[in-house]
Amino acid sequence: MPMDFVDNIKRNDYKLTQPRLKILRCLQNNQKPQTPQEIHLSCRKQGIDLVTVYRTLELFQRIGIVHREEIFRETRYYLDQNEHHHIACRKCLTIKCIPCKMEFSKIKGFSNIQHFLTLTGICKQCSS
Amino acid sequence: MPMDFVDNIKRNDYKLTQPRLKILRCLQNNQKPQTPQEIHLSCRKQGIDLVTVYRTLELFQRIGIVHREEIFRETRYYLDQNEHHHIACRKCLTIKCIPCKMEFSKIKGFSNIQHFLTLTGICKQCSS
DNA sequence: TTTAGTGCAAAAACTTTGCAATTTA
DNA sequence: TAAATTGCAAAGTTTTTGCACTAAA
Repeated sequence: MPMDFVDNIKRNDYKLTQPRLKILRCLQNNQKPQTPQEIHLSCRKQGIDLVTVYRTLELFQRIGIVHREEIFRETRYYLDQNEHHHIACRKCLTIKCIPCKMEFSKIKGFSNIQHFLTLTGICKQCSS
Repeated sequence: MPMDFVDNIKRNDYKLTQPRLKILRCLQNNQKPQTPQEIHLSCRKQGIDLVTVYRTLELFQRIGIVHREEIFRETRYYLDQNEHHHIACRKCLTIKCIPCKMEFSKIKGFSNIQHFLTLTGICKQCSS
């Protein structure tokens, strides 16, 4: 468990609870964006409720631990340790991580810019 | 009503119905991304049902007439005649259009790439 | 006239809220 | 031990589905 995330939670005066740690671990285990349902599926056997998943993801997003992204009409969350984006195949729906090297610091009239990029395409297997 | 959209509908063998034309007009009247509810509000007095709005937006997206974008947890749709993106202020939630000059043709292993970019920031008024 | 599209009602899916019980610091 | 967090139940939203009726080609 990278100290960064745990630190972030404490620094913001939130408690380091078992559900939060377990959900963090689920996100850690799969860097690709997951739906709340998928995350719940991974930790329900540990007694964690779907409502807690929702509340935790909302918190994590608010304090900057996870990013939220809509891919093919589904809301998905992922940890973003090393800044990256995702590209999803429009045929097989596979999602792949790609590094980010983008800069959006110069949009007139706006400061403090954040960007959320979703890419779709056709992957090699599906195009052959 | 630009011929492009009407043509697109016909070319795909869909019927050019009154509801479709009216919803197209709503999108035309406001280039900024709108929620299905907002669109419905603009055309309900013309007897158009929310369900029809949903079905029409789904169709329009499928044949490439509109784009769909999630901004601050709300799903929004917009016509994209001249390619552009949006930046939303995290304080006042105002949305502004900005032209797009991006290229994503060279991601390894994927072809036919489409990109969906959402930007957020703090607008001039809110930062002063 | 035939088939696609619509409105209405209802269902399904997703997300949020309220509150008593539990856990953290 | 006080305050935050959780699970459960229930409510609220959003989106989809079924079907008889209507409108487009």
